[in-house]
Amino acid sequence: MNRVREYRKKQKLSQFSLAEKVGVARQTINLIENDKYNPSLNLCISIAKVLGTDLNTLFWEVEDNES
Amino acid sequence: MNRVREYRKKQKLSQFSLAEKVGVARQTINLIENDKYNPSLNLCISIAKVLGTDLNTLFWEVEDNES
DNA sequence: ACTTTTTGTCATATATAATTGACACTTTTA
DNA sequence: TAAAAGTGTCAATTATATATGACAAAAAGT
Repeated sequence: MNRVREYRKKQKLSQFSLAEKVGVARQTINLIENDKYNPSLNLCISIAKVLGTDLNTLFWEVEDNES
Repeated sequence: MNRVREYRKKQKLSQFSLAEKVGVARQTINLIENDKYNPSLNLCISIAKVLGTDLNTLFWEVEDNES
């Protein structure tokens, strides 16, 4: 699970307005938030910049090594 | 410019052996290293894991704000 | 010098990311 | 409570990521 929705809401953006700022279709944002597919790196970077964050924060799953 | 080549060499891997470990064609690694296209997020994550690093290190350009 | 490995690149084919338009349902706001 | 905005999803299309096979040239190893 990525954290796009969480950071989008922090910025008070709708899927539609985020899509506009990023320059993609609204459906693309929706699919990414719901982990329905595999976005391109450039798209991930654009989203991260618009949301004022970075790739690791949005897309890097920290595996917990606690037993 | 990404840092895949740099981290691949740190691990003493050829493009071919990295491609094998990641499970893609060698050409795909070559194209990524030479910034010829836009890989998918899942592929970036696989590469980062095989190279023992993370998304930001390999693919996040730090813009220098020094004047 | 020769051989083997590695890299860059081409051309063609396939899988899938991303677009567009639409509709139903939910949530917010007037 | 009605209108508007936001979300999930479907189907069809287009753009492009990735695969496969191949070849030349450079680099590394013997």
